[in-house]
Amino acid sequence: MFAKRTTLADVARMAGLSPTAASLILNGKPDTRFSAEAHARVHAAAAELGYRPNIGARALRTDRTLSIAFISDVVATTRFASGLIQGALEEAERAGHVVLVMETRGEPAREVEAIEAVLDRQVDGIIFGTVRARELYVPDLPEATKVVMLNATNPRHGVSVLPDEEAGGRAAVDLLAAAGHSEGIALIGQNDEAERDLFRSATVDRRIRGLRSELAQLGLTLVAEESCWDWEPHNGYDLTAELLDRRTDVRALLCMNDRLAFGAYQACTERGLTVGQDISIVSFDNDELASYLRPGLTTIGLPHVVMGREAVRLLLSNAGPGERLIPMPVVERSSIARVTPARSGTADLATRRLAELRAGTGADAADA
Amino acid sequence: MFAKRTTLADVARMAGLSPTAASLILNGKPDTRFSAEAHARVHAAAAELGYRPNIGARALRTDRTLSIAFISDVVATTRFASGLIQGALEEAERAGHVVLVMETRGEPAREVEAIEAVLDRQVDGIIFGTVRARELYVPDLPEATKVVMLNATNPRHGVSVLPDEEAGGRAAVDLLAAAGHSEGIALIGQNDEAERDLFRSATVDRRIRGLRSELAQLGLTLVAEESCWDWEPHNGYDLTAELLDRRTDVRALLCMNDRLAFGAYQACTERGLTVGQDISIVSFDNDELASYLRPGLTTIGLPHVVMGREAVRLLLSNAGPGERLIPMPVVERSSIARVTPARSGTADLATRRLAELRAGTGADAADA
DNA sequence: ACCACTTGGTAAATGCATTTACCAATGGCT
DNA sequence: AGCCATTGGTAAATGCATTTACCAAGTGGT
Repeated sequence: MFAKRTTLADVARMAGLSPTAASLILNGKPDTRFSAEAHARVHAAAAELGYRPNIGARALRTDRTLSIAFISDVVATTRFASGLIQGALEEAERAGHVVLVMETRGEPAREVEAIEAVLDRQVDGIIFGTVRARELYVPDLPEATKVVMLNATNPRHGVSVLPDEEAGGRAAVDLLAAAGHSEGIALIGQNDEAERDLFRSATVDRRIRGLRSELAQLGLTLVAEESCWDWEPHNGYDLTAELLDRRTDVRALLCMNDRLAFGAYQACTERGLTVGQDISIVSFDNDELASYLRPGLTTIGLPHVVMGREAVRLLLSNAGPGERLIPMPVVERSSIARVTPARSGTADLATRRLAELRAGTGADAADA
Repeated sequence: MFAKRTTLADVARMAGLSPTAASLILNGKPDTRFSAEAHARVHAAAAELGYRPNIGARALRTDRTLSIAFISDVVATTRFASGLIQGALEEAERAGHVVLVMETRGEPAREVEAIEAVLDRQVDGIIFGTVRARELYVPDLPEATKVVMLNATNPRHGVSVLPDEEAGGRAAVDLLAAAGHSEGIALIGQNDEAERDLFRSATVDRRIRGLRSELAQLGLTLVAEESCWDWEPHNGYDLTAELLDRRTDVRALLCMNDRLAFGAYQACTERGLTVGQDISIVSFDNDELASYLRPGLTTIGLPHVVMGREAVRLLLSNAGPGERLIPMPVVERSSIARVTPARSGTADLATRRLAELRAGTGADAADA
């Protein structure tokens, strides 16, 4: 279409002014006294020629590229990573920034390479993301580099964005208790005894803490805790099948994630139990899966998109260090049965606490 | 850690040579007669100082940024988009390039903005991707811009990468026929009569063409074709439930995607039919879902990752125009029942044709 | 002794936008 | 008339790497 990009010099020439004038005017610098005439001529010329500044050239002087890097261990495996990226993309767009995405597959060598590659391109900041929230190793960086940890923490880089798992854990329990469950609640995927020295992830620890403390607050106990390392559907199936065959008093399942819940559904169905009627299930993540199940799975969602947005916002606003906890939306579908409570006081209390959690955090609107 | 990046001038100074010498030597220019001494000193200095060229500055003269853009309608909704991105990232990494990811949400205005944003940053090329393969509108571009269409086509930009849906459609039919099915095969999700004037997507059309032509080749016919616009689990459930209640001779379901198949599983199970025994199901996509189901779903996979890789390879190799068809892997799990064939000749033929498809394309290894 | 190469380099221009330092002309004031 | 401020600009330096044009010293041949 057109042979070469127009440069600032072209605009200046057409406007009959110096490049200095053109630059100053187009960038709207204050305290620079050019005539209204000059302003008009420069803007007209720029529009006429379709002038767009060469960002690389500009960066040479300003050290700002309007580009940020998103370095993640994994981008495609789960919808979680994509959600983080999507949120980051949205917010970056709003701020006129562009996002350079890198995948490290968790390999430290690859991480070093990724960092160098983006530093070579003078990015304005780096977001380090992980799928399994954890303390992430980050190599030395020039100290001026702005960094935000997304779903991760790092002692040297204090700004991090995490889901509010503690509140999420509480909400899951409240959901069950508010529906009248006070007995026969089992945990699928975790057992403190068995996993004493096992580090899963920083956020899962908080999820469990919230969950247990809420059980304690409400005076409830678990009838079983089934532990497994991987949280895949077949694990959920095996654990649930075994549990249901072993005892008959199970009325509600707290699953550590939706994939486990998916397996649990299958085990229940096979045993003639209808989820949402004969047995309740609540879990975490709000995977795509959760909406496919019948009845729909009630779950505490991971607010990926909001987290991604928030990370970019923090990065570009030079926020001070600290953890930003993003509320987890409670997504109610139909997997929780309403039962007549053994102790209705508990159910009422749970209902109140749940309402507080939701109001306090605006959790429902959080991941639109 | 360190105050400022080292520049080429720093390296030159430390080596006691001119920046010219340093540049020429570090870039390994041929026919430039510097002493072995000089080479050694420059390399030593560069290593000592940890010199890395400023890519933006370099681009000013070379017009190459070692960056490419990936502009897609959607990035997070499906694993499909993430797979494309992952493949692109992998191949770009190998080539020392970095990927700038943009999402347009299918809005033309946003697409124009995205293109301008990446052009402002002098990318070496652009990949336009879509989730629903279709002819994609692309605004005018400077004619030197290199473009590859990924899962999309465009009359002005001839290079495109698509899944080989025609072969995929054939394979699905062969799979069923080879297992002995020759009667009672139903199609879930599509009906030519009902959808005569409906454009779904370029690739789905090919999928159906392959499927029908293979049925014809083998002398098979369908007992039913159930149409619906969305291919979500609940559609699969409704269609299958209604079909099974209507007729009792259905033995195999060809589902247009895995989500439909997921719904179909539920309908079958509810009716006491065990998938992989009483009824066979085969579908398309190889969603995460497919491996979660019990029994595992046999499906013709979408080779996202390979497609993403291929797109970058084509972009960077200045390939001539044309469609690159990427083989779809046939992923055999356990949803197809082996039945004694009514006509064993047909089953043998299907087996041979399937083997040819797989051998000819290397489809199995295609999406590792 | 002189010319023609070869060897081993360097100075300076270039790409593009930003920014600092400076300048000419005009008007106002005393 | 002389001086200062203001108005409305511009020239040139800058950031960094690449690249073209050029040069000085040495070598070999005659």
